[in-house]
Amino acid sequence: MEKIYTIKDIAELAGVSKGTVDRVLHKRGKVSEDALKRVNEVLASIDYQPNLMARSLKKTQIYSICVLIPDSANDPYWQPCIDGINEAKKEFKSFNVKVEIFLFDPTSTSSFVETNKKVLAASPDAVLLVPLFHKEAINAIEIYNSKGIISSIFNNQLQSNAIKSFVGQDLFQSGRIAARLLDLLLKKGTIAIVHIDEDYENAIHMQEKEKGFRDYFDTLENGKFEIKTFKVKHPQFKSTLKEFLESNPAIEGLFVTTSKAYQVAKIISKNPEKKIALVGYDLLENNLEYLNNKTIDFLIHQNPKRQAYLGTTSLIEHFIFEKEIVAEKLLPIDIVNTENAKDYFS
Amino acid sequence: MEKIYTIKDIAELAGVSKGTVDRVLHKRGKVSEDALKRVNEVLASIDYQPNLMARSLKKTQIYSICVLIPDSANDPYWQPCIDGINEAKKEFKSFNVKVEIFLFDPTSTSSFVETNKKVLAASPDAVLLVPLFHKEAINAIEIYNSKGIISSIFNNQLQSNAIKSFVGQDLFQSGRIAARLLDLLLKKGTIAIVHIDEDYENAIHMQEKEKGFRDYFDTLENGKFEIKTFKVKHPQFKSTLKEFLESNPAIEGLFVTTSKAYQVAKIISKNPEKKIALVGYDLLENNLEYLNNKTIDFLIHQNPKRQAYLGTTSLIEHFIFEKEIVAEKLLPIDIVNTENAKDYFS
DNA sequence: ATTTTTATTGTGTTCGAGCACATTTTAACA
DNA sequence: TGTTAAAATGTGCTCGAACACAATAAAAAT
Repeated sequence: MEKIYTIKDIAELAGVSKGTVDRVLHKRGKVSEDALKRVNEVLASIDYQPNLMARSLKKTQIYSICVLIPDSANDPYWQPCIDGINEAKKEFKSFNVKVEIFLFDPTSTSSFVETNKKVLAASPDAVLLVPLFHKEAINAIEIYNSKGIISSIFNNQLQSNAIKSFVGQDLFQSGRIAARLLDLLLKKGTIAIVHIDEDYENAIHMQEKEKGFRDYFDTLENGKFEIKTFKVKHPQFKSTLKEFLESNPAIEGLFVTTSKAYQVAKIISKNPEKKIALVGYDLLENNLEYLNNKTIDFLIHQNPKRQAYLGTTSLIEHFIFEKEIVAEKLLPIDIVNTENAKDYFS
Repeated sequence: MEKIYTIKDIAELAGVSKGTVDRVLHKRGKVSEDALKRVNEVLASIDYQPNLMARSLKKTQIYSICVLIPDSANDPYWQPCIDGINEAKKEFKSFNVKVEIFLFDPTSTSSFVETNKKVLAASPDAVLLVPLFHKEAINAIEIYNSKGIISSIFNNQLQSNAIKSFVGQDLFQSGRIAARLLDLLLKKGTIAIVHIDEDYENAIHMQEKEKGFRDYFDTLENGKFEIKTFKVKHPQFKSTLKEFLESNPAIEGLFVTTSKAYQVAKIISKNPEKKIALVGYDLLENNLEYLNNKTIDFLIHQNPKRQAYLGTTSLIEHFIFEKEIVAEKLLPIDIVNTENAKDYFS
């Protein structure tokens, strides 16, 4: 075990006082050339690691982080995020950080805007948010940036150089994973990509997933598969999907790009003599039900809990430990079947 | 933000000195009933969280943890463990912990015993080990226990109440996952469980995987599958497996219970006109090669890196933060195909 | 040469918990 | 009641970094 040096040690080695060492370390000036040189020589010859305990004990400043996420009352997908954030809070509760959660209605742009106003009024040191609404999110982030507030995002990617960090998944790759699964399940046939319930033009994630999915089959180049796309919004959902399936009897596999696979499962499970392969997203209770009765073959886990956890801890550790914030953290894309589903709830 | 109380605050609230509060908190006795009651009342009315910075700053004791793992020169499976341990070391480098890695030869019982002796001579506060050799591991752990050294294990389960913690996977469930994958791939047919290269009687993990695998098909109760078992040790491996496959032409799927699926892949890839479904374990380079050329359909990831990381951090955090060590931590069992394999290297 | 200004360097206190030691209070005994 | 022992309580220092402030040295101005 190599020796752990303190400021006092360095001071003695350099023949100066600890005050001078401190000034050198923090580049506060007021140090003679001679002393500067001597201290730097010592610093170069040893590996000085400041004692973070002592530092954070002395610093009484409390850092404030605000997290903006959709209210899980509107969509159960978001509940795990709260758990992840609370886990991060718990882990760092004895440090000088305050993490506050702000919920907004994911179906309402104005709710998102209003919540951002509230956050701004709290004037935090950093904001972590789910940028569901593209234009409004960019706008909010630029305001934060102008006030010196750090912005990180998760779940949805967004291009803006005012953003410090993104935590999420590679959605293109995620589409390829679904494609590979259906390739293995079916070997050949017709497959439909099903986009449910969200504004397709605004939802880049669905587009990316589709691109990845098609990319897999394009590079396969064996012509054994035919890929179709089907878009639908909720109200007319049931009847239109039925129609679509009836008019395309060749379809043997479905890839649902949102967390609404259970709605598709509900329909196709009514016709059990014709098993259609089904791959979807997210471990919602509804989805798990159909996974367990084998109507859904695979679910892809986007790990919202871990996304939120990592987004939060990377900000906390930036303030507490002066860790650098990584610009992009892509999480593994977990493949879930009946047997390993429960593993992902811990 | 609720107030953060210090010992001084509590002392003032209870009308005693901080020394008395300290004695109450640490149950050191020498406190009058009256004072004890007053302090406890204050403690009950507030949520006191000791400042861990201050605590660990004061405590100059350096805790020592030794980790015993197989040398990756003998088996590349173990390399990620070193990475995981080093990650833990890095994360906690500014705390008062010393983590030392001891390697042993996984093919040699005496190497394991000798390494344990070395560890014992280092008289650490805790030991984390991979209990490859059942009897010898139990023996070593009991000696550690008698000296007040905490023992945790990972990768292999072991029954002993001298063990504080196990990090690993549910191997039975892991077998079920493989079964479910082959069920989806094949729908029906004959499948063989292949045990390669290890002493079957001693290797509980292979037995557990087989049990889980068979359990899945037993509860399926549709009689669409026939399950066979094939055991082989390395030297005669190639010829005997060929023979086995030739004499069982009905076999359409293979489940390899160790990390040696690439050896099977090598053989069956020579007969490309008959695709045999293949599921194995672990993201070794050799395996990934055959996963990418689609000879292997799925690999199950045992996440050795994370096992080692969590085993190490749980001990570190026990000493630093007085966190309780959870007796059993089961990691998710990750399903890996061509498309998400690289995700699991971060 | 002496005072003033400025640059440089050193000292001492703080953060909160932990623990050794000093001091005070209470109990026990002669 | 006085003396001693035992129990209870309080005080003060330490850990390492940060920073305010005091002290010293060097340079500039008178």
